[in-house]
Amino acid sequence: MNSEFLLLNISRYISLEPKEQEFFLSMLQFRKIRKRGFLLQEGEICTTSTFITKGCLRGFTIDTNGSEHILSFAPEGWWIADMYSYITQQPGTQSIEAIENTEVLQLSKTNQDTLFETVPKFERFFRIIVEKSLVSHQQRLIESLSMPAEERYETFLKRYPMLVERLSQKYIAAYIGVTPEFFSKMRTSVLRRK
Amino acid sequence: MNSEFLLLNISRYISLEPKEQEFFLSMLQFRKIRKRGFLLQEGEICTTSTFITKGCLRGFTIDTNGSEHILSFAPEGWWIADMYSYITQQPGTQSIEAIENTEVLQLSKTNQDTLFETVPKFERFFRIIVEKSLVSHQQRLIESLSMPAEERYETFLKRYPMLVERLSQKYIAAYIGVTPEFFSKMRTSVLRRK
DNA sequence: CGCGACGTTGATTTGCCTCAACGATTGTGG
DNA sequence: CCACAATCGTTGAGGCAAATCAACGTCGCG
Repeated sequence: MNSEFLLLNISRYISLEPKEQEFFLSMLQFRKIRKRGFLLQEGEICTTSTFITKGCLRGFTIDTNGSEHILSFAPEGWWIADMYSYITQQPGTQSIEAIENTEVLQLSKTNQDTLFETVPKFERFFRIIVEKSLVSHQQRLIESLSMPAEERYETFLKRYPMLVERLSQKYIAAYIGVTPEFFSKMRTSVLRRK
Repeated sequence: MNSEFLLLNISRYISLEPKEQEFFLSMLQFRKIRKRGFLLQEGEICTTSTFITKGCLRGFTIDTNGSEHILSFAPEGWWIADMYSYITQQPGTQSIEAIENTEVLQLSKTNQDTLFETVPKFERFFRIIVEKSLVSHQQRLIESLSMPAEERYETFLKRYPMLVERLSQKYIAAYIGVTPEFFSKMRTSVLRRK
């Protein structure tokens, strides 16, 4: 069941009484998004945090030239939101789109706030989640500043081997920060070498 | 006084009883670092979170070519740590160095853990701090993927106008992700245009 | 005073982008 | 179920932003 998966996930960081679990689940909303469906569009206010139980989403922005840059992939077991918009409740720059048929559980910002008041343990849970996310973004920033594209690609392959098979090349290119054309050339030259 | 500055800072996010304040302060250690002194060296385990009361630090890594990349500047009122190393308690890749004579208050990881148990409100405080840091790192990642160096420089100028005057050019170059030589050329061409 | 860090400038190289053309695959409406 | 369009990946030619390497002036500091 979907909520079981989420509870299992949470239990790695905090332990909940049955009543707390129940209360938590009552704050969530289940939702399906079909491939190419949007969960959030640039310019909207991000009012929910989303936990993925099935499928995969991507969070991305579009720059002034019209190119897309992917901030995160979110497969099963991950959370996603436009953090800037979510915490400030201002219109954001990210869009979130399904790249497969996807099922999610959503926690609205207002429900999160009451959750924090009612079951303060959740402050810890989300602190830990955000810490991990911060570390991975710092890592990626360093890599984008210090590594050539080919190394960033290899790092990506090692870090998310199970994800790679599910992603089209243009998405990987938009994640590591190169054009699809260059990515294609890079890939063939890596393959030829082996 | 140093701790007053920190308490004022904290009061923007959570409110503390006098006893809680006192307890919190008892967990901190005051420390001075002189210019060019290191608070953390690459390969060490980062055991403390550091709040700056005076001066300025920088957190940076050195890549395989020997070039430095600055992850963050930390002037008065900011926190700094090698988050990866701090939360995993594994050796990290960051170094933290004073770029001015600096005074700080340090909270050790173990003290932070007891603080979380004793005054759970601090979970919230640090969650909020980490959230803000995450947002700014996401922002920077997008910028490094989508903007040319000159735009990144202008964004930096607008975002941290008061910091710029205190930093040597090579540090700004290492932050926005270009070589000092290119930064110099870029800067003169920007100036000439005005 | 003299040395080492810093910033500047120029010549050359290179990693990656842009644009354009072309199959192959996917999807969609008739 | 087919036909056509749209999307995707590939390849090539040419261009540009930024790196590299080297030389030089300046300044702060031991």
